[in-house]
Amino acid sequence: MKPADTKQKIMDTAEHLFARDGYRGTSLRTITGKAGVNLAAVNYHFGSKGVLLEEVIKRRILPLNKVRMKRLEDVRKTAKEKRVKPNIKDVLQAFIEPTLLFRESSPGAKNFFTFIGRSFTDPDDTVRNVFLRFIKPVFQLLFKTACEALPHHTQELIFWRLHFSIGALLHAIHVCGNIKPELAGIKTDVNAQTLINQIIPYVTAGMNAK
Amino acid sequence: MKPADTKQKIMDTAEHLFARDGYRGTSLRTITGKAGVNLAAVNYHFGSKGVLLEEVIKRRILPLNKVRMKRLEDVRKTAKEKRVKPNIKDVLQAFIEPTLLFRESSPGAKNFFTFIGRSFTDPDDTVRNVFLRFIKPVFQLLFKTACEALPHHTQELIFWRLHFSIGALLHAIHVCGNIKPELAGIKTDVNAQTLINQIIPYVTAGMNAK
DNA sequence: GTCTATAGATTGATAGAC
DNA sequence: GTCTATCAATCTATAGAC
Repeated sequence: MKPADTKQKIMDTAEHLFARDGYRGTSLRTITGKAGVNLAAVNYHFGSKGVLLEEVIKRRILPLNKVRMKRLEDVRKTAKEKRVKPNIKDVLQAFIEPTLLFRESSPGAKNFFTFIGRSFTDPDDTVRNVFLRFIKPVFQLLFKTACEALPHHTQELIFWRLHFSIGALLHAIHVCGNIKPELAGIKTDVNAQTLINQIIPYVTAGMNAK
Repeated sequence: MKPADTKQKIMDTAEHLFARDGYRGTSLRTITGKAGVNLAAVNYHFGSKGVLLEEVIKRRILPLNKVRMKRLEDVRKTAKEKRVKPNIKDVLQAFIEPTLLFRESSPGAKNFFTFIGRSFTDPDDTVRNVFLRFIKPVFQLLFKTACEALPHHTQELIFWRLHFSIGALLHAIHVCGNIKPELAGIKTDVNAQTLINQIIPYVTAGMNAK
């Protein structure tokens, strides 16, 4: 096995186990055992468990953020050219659509999104802070663009409604990855486009309410 | 210290620490140390850490569920008497209002709700299963009543939109208990009634969309 | 780069004196 | 019921042979 393979194998396995059992709930022994590499390999390649976490997150979040930022900038640019305010549905879609499509792009990405579904409420400061650091610039642009789209709403109202929308999205990602049909007695295995079609009208109506 | 006091002190402290550090992130040593009781007291009074968790959850969730079930039944009863279908806003309010008011009823209840905010995505099966077991009957009645209120929507659509609404509520509870103004640059310390006033129009519009 | 071996700390749970 | 003491199992991280 080449060195590069070992590093990738560790990251892929860690991503899967962090999603399934949480960051604290996953030991380096479980990761290296499942990846088929030596226990000491993690500290050799990454230095510590915390750096491994950061690398696992950065690998997925940086390309995703690039797409989301571009989509949001495009919405602003198009509106500016047409001399109209951005449409709130387009704003929400620019954030939500790439997020859910990215999730479907590979099995590893799906694991990563299960992990994201937990990240905001993870009891471990390290986990929350890494995710917050990366989501911050995207949220700020989303907030700014939403304010431009809804100038008749107060900033506080928009702030709360964006958080409601993000909560709906996070919970949907979680329910999606852990289908529990017994909760309502309905089976709902679902692909990204179906979920997009379900959530966009919901959050658009919520943002526009009153 | 009376025996009853010891048991209560352990539960109160465990509730606080489970909310702050998660179930797995909290050791029996930390609980007993902070509670000022002996390490062996947990296993004497509860038998195991898992039973302590169950008791901490039951103490709050049983009375809360009683109120939510009654409110939902009242909405159905009133609608039946008037020979009209239930109003979806009343349905959502019957679920959300007691939840958020209960949170404000005591400092311990507030800790408990921070814990609830994490519960759905807790990596520990024990934690998720205990919460799921108790939320299940309430969700089923909520789902049934929402279907009566929105007969023109498919059950699958209502299922998803209820989950979006629960996601919005859970995320709001979390943001509420962990104000992070730096995320959007806005300070929003908020009481239960303000949050109720913010979330009810949002989820009502979302459920009604299209 | 990979391996074994282990240090050093922490965990849930229990035995037995008082 | 409360205490001390401890077991057996876990954990992250590292030292040093190959």
